Parts: sequence; C-alpha cells; structure tokens
Amino acid sequence: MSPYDPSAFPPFAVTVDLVVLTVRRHELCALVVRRGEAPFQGRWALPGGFVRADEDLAGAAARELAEETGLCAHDPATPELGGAHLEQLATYGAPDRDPRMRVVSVAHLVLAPDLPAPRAGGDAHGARWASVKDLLARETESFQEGDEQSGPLAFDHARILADGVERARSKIEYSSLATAFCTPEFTVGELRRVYEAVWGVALDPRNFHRKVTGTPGFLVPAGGTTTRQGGRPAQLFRAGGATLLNPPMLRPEI
Amino acid sequence: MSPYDPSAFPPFAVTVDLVVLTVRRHELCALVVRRGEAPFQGRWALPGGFVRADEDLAGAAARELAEETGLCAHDPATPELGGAHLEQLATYGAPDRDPRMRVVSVAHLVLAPDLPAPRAGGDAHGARWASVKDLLARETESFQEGDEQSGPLAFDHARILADGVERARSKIEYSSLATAFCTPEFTVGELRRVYEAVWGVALDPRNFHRKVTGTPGFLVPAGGTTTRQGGRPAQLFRAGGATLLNPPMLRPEI
DNA sequence: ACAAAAGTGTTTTGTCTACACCCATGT
DNA sequence: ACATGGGTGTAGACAAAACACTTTTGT
Repeated sequence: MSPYDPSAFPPFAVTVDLVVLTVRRHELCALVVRRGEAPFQGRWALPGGFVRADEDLAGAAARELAEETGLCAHDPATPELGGAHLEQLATYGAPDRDPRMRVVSVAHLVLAPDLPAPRAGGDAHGARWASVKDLLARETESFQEGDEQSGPLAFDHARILADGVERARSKIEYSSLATAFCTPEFTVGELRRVYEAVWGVALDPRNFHRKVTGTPGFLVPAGGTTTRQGGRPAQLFRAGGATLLNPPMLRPEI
Repeated sequence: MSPYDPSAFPPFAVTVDLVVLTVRRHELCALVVRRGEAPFQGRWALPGGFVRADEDLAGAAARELAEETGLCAHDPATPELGGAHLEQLATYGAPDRDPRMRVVSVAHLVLAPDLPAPRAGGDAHGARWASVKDLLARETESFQEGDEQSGPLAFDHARILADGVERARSKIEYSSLATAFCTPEFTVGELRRVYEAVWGVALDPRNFHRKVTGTPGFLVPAGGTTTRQGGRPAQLFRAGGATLLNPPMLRPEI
C-alpha cells in the first residue's frame, strides 16, 4: 500500500489559537477579534487560524500573531518576538467544540508589552484589547444582545483564556516572565504594577524593590533614570539573563 | 457551500502519546512499547495511537492507557484512573516528525504506582518498564544494533519523555501529585523515596517527615501501621484533599 | 511647601537545615 | 544485642512581612 492507509484514521483540522495578554491601565487585558462569519458571527473570539501544511505549531502561532497584531515575526525557535514571549499553552479537541467539523486547536500564550491599538488583519473584522475580568465575567452574566461590548466568547475560548491567565499568573511567580509585559527598559515600580495587575493584589513597594533587585540575574541596570511615573527619578533596568527565579516571587494569600 | 470548505485547510492525523511514569526499585521508570511496523520497526516508543472521530483527547489517552497497561479506564473528567493521575502534557507537530504523513501528537502524562509487569496490548509487540535515565542516555550514546535493550526511542519520543519527566519533577514540588506514585495507603518513608527517585537526590528523613505531616491537607492518617519497609512500624496515610502545597516542597540545589 | 514615587534600615516572625536523640520492630 | 527504619526536639541560618524613615523630583 501507499506510505500509509488514510482510512485508518479520521482527518482533523488543526488550528492555533492565541491568548495574547498585556497590562494596560493597571489591568490585565487580552486581545480579541470580532468573528466575521458563522458560527458565532459577530461575537468576540481569540485570534487564531489553521496550521498550514508545511509549518510547525510555534511557527503558525508566530505567523498568526504577526497577522493580527503587526508584531514582527521572529525566529520561532527563540521565544522572543519583539519583546513578546510565546509559548504553547494547551490543546483543545472536544468532538463538538466546532459545529462545522472536527477541529483540534493548539492554544498558545503570548505575553506582550502595552502595544499601540491592535491592527485588524486577515479575516478578523476588528480587534481590540478587552479586560480579562470583563471577558470572563460575561460568561455567566446576562447581557444585552447587540451591545458592542457584550456577549460571551465564541467556541470554548473562555476556557482557553482562563487557562492562559492561570498559566501567566503562576509563571510570573517562579520565572522572570513578568518582564515580557514591560517595555525593553523599565523601572522597578513598573514591574511591580505588572505583578499587581496580573495577580490582582497590592504589593509592598519597599519589599518588592529589595526582592527583585536582590535576585541575581533578574534585572540588570540599564544606566539611566526616568520620571515618567512622577516622583523621584527611578533607575531603569533591562531583563537579566535569568529565566527561573530562585527564590520565587511570593504571591500574597489574598 | 456546505458547512465548511474542506479545501481551506490541510488534513492532519491526530494521535495521543503517553508518558507513563512510575517508581520501581528507587528509580524513575517509563513505559515503552516495541514498534511492530515501519517506520522505526523494532525500536522502543511511547505507547499511543490515533484519536477516534467521536472521542476527546483525554478520553483517547485513557483508552490507550487501558489498552497498554490494563489499568481500568475511568471517567476521563476525573483525573484519577485506578490511583493513577492523567494530565495533558504538550503537543508536538513538526511537519517532518512522522515520515508517513502529517501527524500532530497530543502527549499526556500519567503518574502511576508501581504496577505489575505491563500487559502487551493492541498493536504493540511488547511493553516494559525502562529506567528513564537509561532511555534518555541512549539518545546520545553509541549502542549495539540488535541489542534488545538498546537504541534511541522512535520519532521525537525522547523529547516528549524528557518534557514529561521535567513536568513531573516540577509538579511534585508544589502539588501533592507525588502521592499518585504510591499505593492507596503508604508511609511517609515510601513517599520520601518517591521524591528521592524522581528528583535524584537524598532528603533528610526527619525534616521530610515533619514537612509532609505538617502541611495541612497533604496526608490523612489511614489508621494502621506497617513494617513492610523493616524497622519500627510506620503509620499509614492516604492522600489528602489538598492539590496545591503551600508552602511547596523544596528541591535541593543538586 | 507639598505631594508623589523611589529607595534604605530595622525589627519581628516564621521556616528550612542540620543533627542529637529516642522508639519499635526483625533477626 | 544490634541493625533498620520511624519519629521528636532543638539551635542557628536565613528570608519575608511590616513599617519608620530619607531622597529626589514636579507643581
């Protein structure tokens, strides 16, 4: 027979979906696009698309990210895309998750600094940043039909978003990934506000400062200072080489 | 047009592969099966198979696990399968990972207590437990052709195995998953030997005892004692309800 | 002068480590 | 008696939380 018997397995469509997170105005936000076609036409969804025949999963994710946000695509072998971090999140493949056909979606998580307004691209009729809190609250609350802001996310995207947020919350605890939410040069206070937004807690600025500057490899001084946050000039830092934090940042109990 | 245009996306085969880990004779071991057909005929591989048209990913993993090990299949919604823990690990989809066709494999991680010799099932010509250390060492070392024990794993299974082992190593740090390697009732010393085997370190028995018995919800007394390890009778425990350990177990620096 | 944010010092409190020591069984 | 593993007590090292205090800017 030919290399393999195609009747031995059912054919699947494979897509990548993106959970793109950023921190804007002290709030954790996710990128959503408005669906232009059925099913879930007009509803908000996570950006994503089909994996092509000749590309790998991370490559497909990087391509979709570039198409949806204008972030330059970089070598997918390196997890940095113009300062953004890309990693695989999880795969969703319930038989009924797409009414059209059997689709397996490999979700990816992107952590990005506060970007300019996203560029609508490809098949998405519109793209915007939305507060994660709002997006997840919509799943259970009642809402007005036709309201531009409202409605639950399409498909199982609320579940995927929740998983991505949970991953981001735990990963910044024991890795230096929180710096992926910052501009290339940032202050300790800006980094603290990232933690506060992602975790939804208030942190003691004094202890936070001591902790992050005392963790070897987390931050390296960039040399300058800035007063863009007001008050006394703050030292600028860049992300250091360390990826794993030891000891980890401690998330307050709430 | 019909519900969806099949020419818009390339068809994929979707499989599940299993990293089944256990602790035997103070060593971390993985389940491997001998391949009965090309490619990689005669080589060891991770158990796995095609996802069927009507089952979800966790269901396919649970079915394959039952076929390969004889572990009774339970409700995939609950992560417990006869004392074993099942979770999704990661998805592997490089275009050339299978020479026959485009295959995306959703790897799952299973942590099981020390089982009787595995039952060969389905298309696998043989199944056995192999030391993780040996399996991963084979990837770089030279080996004798034709030796029953030798040869690197098929496909990208060494990478998948390494990822699964790394996941197990970090998860037992901050969750109570180490109990999934134990029989339903176990002693503190048996649990300690699980940590020692998975991490490849020696732990202080006195401090370990204080730590695990002092972490609320980790262990609940089962009521009896045993001398199966020799020495003074040890209290028997069951896994408690807690899944996240706070504070975590601390892995020694090396 | 005052508000605002950055940074430092100090005390208290808790946890990890290392190790001395005792307990209960099998041989 | 002794080896083996189970379990408790305790002193020192170390890190985190809480908070008083100083520094340096903008208005």
